Amino acid sequence: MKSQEICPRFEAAISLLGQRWTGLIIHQLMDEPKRFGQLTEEIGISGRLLSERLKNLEGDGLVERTVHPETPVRIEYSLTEKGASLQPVMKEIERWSQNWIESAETAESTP
Amino acid sequence: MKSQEICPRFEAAISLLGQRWTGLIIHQLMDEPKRFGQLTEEIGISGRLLSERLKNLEGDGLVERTVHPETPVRIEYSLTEKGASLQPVMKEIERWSQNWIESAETAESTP
DNA sequence: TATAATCAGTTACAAATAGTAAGTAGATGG
DNA sequence: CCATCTACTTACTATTTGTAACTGATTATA
Repeated sequence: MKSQEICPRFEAAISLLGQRWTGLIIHQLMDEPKRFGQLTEEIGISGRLLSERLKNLEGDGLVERTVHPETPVRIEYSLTEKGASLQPVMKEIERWSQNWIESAETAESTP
Repeated sequence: MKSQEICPRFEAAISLLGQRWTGLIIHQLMDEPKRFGQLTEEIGISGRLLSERLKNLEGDGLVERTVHPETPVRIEYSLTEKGASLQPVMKEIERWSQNWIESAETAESTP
């Protein structure tokens, strides 16, 4: 009668991806490095949260921050190997969403 | 200079999976139907939130609720076809976590 | 020399969501 | 009548998110 335990690695992965914005940030960095302002615009996240998430992702070794000392300063965020290796996960989510999410489900404001 | 827009279907999928507990609940229902109490124990989620999440997942058509009028009543939650079709996503997350999450990262309380 | 603009954040505070613990309802069993 | 079981609710607190204004370094414009 023992309860089926969840693999701690899987749990750790889910607690990464199961946090708001994190999946989208990784997805947007999948193809090319991006800048802070670019990410806020594309994702629609506030600076406060993007900053927080990027710090966490850096801490987890998924994202790398590169400073280009031009004028004005240009800072690029890119995926590390660990981050890039999430591509198959992203691709499967994409595939699933194409097959199972209806366009109606994506609508939000039609007053 | 147009900003790369995110596919609304993908966004919808991420907003499902990118919510706390949702991924774990789906994962735990992948192999077999489960009861409310079983899920709370296995996942470590409170009754309040499990109840809320299950309702949302039912509303999204991912989970089905079946009442067995025995005594005491037995209620089982199972994945619909839509929910079950997330298996490849779950498998990829599992694979990634096996390759990239270190056992140290899963530790939490070592005072 | 002011004034404004750009980028990458930070800060302060209100609103929404999550967590905790106790309570409810319906059906038995003693 | 009281206790037990399962599947939830409710009331309340704590944490997380969202919003909007602000900082600081550097340079362009009036």
